[in-house]
Amino acid sequence: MSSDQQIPTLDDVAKVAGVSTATVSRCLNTSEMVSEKSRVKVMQAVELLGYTPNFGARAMAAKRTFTIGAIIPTMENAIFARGLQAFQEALHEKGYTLLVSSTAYRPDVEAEQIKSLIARGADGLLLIGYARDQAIYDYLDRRRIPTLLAWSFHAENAQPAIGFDNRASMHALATTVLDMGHRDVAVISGIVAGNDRAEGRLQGIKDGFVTHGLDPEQIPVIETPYEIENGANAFEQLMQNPKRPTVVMCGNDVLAVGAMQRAHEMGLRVPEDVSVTGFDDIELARIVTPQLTTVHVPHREMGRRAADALIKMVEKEGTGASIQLQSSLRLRGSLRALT
Amino acid sequence: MSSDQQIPTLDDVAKVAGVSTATVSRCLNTSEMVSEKSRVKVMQAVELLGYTPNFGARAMAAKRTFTIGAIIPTMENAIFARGLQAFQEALHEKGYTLLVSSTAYRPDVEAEQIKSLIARGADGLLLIGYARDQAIYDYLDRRRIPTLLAWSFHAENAQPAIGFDNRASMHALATTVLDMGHRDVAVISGIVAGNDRAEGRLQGIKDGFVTHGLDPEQIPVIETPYEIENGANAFEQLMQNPKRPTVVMCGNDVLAVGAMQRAHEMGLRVPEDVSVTGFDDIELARIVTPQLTTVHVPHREMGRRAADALIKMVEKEGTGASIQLQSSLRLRGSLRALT
DNA sequence: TTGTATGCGTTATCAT
DNA sequence: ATGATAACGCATACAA
Repeated sequence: MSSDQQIPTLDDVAKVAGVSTATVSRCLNTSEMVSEKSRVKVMQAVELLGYTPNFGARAMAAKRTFTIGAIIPTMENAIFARGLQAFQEALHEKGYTLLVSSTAYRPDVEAEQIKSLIARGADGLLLIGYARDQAIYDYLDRRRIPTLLAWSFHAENAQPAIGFDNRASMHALATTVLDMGHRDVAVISGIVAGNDRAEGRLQGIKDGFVTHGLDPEQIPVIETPYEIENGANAFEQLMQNPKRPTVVMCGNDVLAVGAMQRAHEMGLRVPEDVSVTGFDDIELARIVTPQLTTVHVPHREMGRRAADALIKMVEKEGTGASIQLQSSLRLRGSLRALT
Repeated sequence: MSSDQQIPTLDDVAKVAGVSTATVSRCLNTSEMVSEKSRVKVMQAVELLGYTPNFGARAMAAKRTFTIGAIIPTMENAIFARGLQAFQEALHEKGYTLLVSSTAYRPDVEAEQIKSLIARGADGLLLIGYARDQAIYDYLDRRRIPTLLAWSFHAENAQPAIGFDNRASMHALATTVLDMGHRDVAVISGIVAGNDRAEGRLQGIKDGFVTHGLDPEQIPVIETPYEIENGANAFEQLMQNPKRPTVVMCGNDVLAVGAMQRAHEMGLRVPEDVSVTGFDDIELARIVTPQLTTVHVPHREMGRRAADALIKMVEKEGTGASIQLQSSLRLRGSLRALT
């Protein structure tokens, strides 16, 4: 019983199978170019030794990894979870592996993660939104790394993207809210700087005011990171306002749930005393009581189609068209019309 | 303007800096062994070229990657999110990168992921729970991959692990429930096969019955995967029972929230008509109305200490002690005493 | 402190 | 169909 077992390599397999390393390699990659006889011998040797190809070596030699990298702002809440899940499933079906990392909404971390994923040999990248330094786009361009942006869509931008129009979506919701008679609207927004989704959503609300001939400058807005607790605190602060809002529109569902929670703690009833709206339609939106009025985003479709689009970009160069998806309103119990 | 930019390598940096590749390499790794002068030249060249070391090549040459792999059953719900987040933060502080993949609770997928992470050069592995084929442990042993198990702890098992006693924790909760006068207890459990946490939790409830001199065999139990919708369906099914339960104990918070949701839809009040309990104390537990009675698990502490322990195992061989953590009850509105 | 040379485990080219 | 062998990009032992 030697205790000095080594990790088996292609060489080991070749020796055991009695063929050359080239044959073993072919057997594992392009098995149709190998005789039945050799294939059997090789497979037996692979099985016997428990051989697994060294990824780094393979990447270096083949200059392909069948790995796609995705960088999202956060894994902590469920905003990106469903879409990413669909993305990964679709990639897996086509033989690709997904590597995910998160940035905590920090641009410098994102830049670092991009380099790291490229160093790891990612064949393509999925990033969230448009807003980032031009230097990053240049870097990706120089290295010819196919990159697809997701969760956002602007026709005027050149980068290939798949997503929806955050601004127009929120505009639609704001219009509904105003049509219901609300005038005292307060907003809990995500941090707008460096986040075109958050910015678009906030703008969408202002658009609604303009459409209704109201002054968007008078809307009380609190910007805060996407966390339940932050939504709660922002809500409490907004309710101190002498002109108490009749509705609090939130930049996403997480903030909205925080707002509802604090309302409950403050003894305020939703929607009788104050209405609340969200954005994203994550699972949470239907768990809270009352259920949350929000903007539904086709996360799974987005993830699935992002995978298809990105693989196409990786496999045939020159491709890379943008895809616009449609969002839709989900009117639920947390929003009521003013009588 | 040549459009044929290449990815810069160590060689390129060396040429631009006017030194050898060895000096560049040293400068990037053990910079204290390089003269001030060379260092400056090298760093300028690195900056100029936008050089990033090729990960695969580095791994192959150094036989170290400073990468830790973690394989969890699912990313879809928040069960593992917080602990993993703490794990990754602690790793990052010590210069390690975390690679995560999930298995959808399928053992064959886990085996595949383990191989994949090792092929990618993971220096160490974090796995969830004990229950897996002995062949996998042998495989890890042969390859000398330091492996730490988490989310579970059994003193009698030899593998290094960090976690808590699922069975004893649930036993404590069951005792509380029975002390409150409940006798008609129904259970919604996770799938027990191949999941020692789910199994321990279910056993813990039975232990509570035994302790109280009751027959554990008469408990209605439904096993179902951890998803909200499944919890809801199981709840509905359990309530069909002629001897309607006064409390539904769930294997985790996700199932419990599903149960509460369906109760609401069925017009049943929690806890007046039926009590509900969970396990894990994820964020969700305090979002639902009423708040969920559950078992609190020190996720963040577990993640942080798992990182420390695993790094120690990677850096000094021969280490690898197990760590037991304590859970605690969180009694909230979803459970009430029977009058 | 620095440079030279070797090896890491694969794939791919080129013969055979 | 198969086998040598040359890359791939980096770290390191050894020499200087």
